[in-house]
Amino acid sequence: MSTHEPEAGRFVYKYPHPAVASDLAIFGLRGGRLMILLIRRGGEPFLGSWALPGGFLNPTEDLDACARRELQEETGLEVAYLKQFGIFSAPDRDPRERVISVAYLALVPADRVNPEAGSDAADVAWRFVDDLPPLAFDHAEIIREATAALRREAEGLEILLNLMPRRFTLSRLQSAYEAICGASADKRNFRARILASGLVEATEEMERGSHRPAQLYERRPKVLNGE
Amino acid sequence: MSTHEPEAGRFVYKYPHPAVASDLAIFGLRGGRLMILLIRRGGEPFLGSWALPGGFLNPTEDLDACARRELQEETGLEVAYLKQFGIFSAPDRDPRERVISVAYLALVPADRVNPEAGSDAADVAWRFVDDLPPLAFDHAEIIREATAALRREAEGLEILLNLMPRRFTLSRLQSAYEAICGASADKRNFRARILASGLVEATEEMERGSHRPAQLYERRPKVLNGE
DNA sequence: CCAAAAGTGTTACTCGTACACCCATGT
DNA sequence: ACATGGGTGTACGAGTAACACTTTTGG
Repeated sequence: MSTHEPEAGRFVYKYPHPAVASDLAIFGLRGGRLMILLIRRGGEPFLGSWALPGGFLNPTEDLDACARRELQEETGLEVAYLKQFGIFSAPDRDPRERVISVAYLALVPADRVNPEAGSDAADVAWRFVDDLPPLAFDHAEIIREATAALRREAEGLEILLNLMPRRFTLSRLQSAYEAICGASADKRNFRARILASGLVEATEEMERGSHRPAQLYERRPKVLNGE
Repeated sequence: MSTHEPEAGRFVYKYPHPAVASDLAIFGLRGGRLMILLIRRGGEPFLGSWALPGGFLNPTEDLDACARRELQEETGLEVAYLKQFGIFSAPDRDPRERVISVAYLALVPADRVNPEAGSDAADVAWRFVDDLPPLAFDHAEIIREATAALRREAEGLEILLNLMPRRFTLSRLQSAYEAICGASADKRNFRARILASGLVEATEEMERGSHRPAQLYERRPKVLNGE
């Protein structure tokens, strides 16, 4: 449950201190639907329940580092985006002791959506965001807020690129937008908007299937000034 | 420095726990300039330095409650707006022990800008945001981020109402906008925009001075649906 | 030839912005 | 009378939203 040196030191304080942890809402896409990565808890409380990956803050790292480390340890995923979006501090949200949770939003590109890699946890699985199992602690609430934060950001389009594989069609991008925002968008307007934004550029490659081939695009590297 | 029961209990944990505190960036307006409330520290470290008001989280309250309580204890102010905007968690930001700071943005209406009321701290004072003294800890950084957050929100106008007295002229409101966003706005456009927003309504009252009397407006009570 | 998804332009409307003069009061 | 801020309307451009048909491939 924690990665501190396990030789059970005793840490004494004059006033009560909460434990501080980061929890990760890691989103990805599969089949055009929004998914979130859950782990099955291997210890009490909530043994066997699904929960967000996360863990306690180490003494030498800040919260961003903690989130990155937990991400690595529990899922082995490389994420394209990681940002703190909320804090959950109800005094009794963890029955063991007081735990303040700093919640992070993470996005995984669709071509590296295979978690098992470096997995610490007993069990890791992608679940549809709109069909979740019962969750440990207040993690259902955290996911609601994470989804809302993601939706808010998706309006700006840029964040969606973090859910795309290296090369992608504009249809895939639009489908990501629709999966996240709920609403369906007009194809022509969407394409015009994303092209006008300068965030992507066309490659020479085409994607083929049993339909007309589609232009593949990729994220344009960030430019700092001009052009 | 802390408001916990002072009978020095000993709190023992298996792993190191940080202290958790909330710090408050409390903004107000005076003479059309943006000010922030600072306290002078009455203890080590940084004895005598200016700092943001704030204090440690109690075991039975969540972070919002902690921020509200510290606000009351240290300044006695009633605020019209209080919202968490960031977390500061560098491992060495406090020389005594590790402290995670959850930072809040607070706004005080221009007619209750008198802090001394219920003051806990040795000294409390409003300072211009663009002319600050040296500050304790990483509070200069916290203020930079608070100001940026405030500016971002001020674009939407609504938050500005929290800096206004109960009744105010549109010129005052515009001047607040300009103080926060730096840019100067066109009077006609600003008025059209704020009126179109439906956030305010005209009262029967006028403000008088050595110039043409100005219509006083007040915040329109929130309506939930429709007209 | 059918199914499936790709691709493409124009028009109407809304919103933001630029811009300059007269008005009512206090001194 | 003059100084001080209050108050007002319009025209242009940019960006957003609505709208339907043709194209290319695989099976």
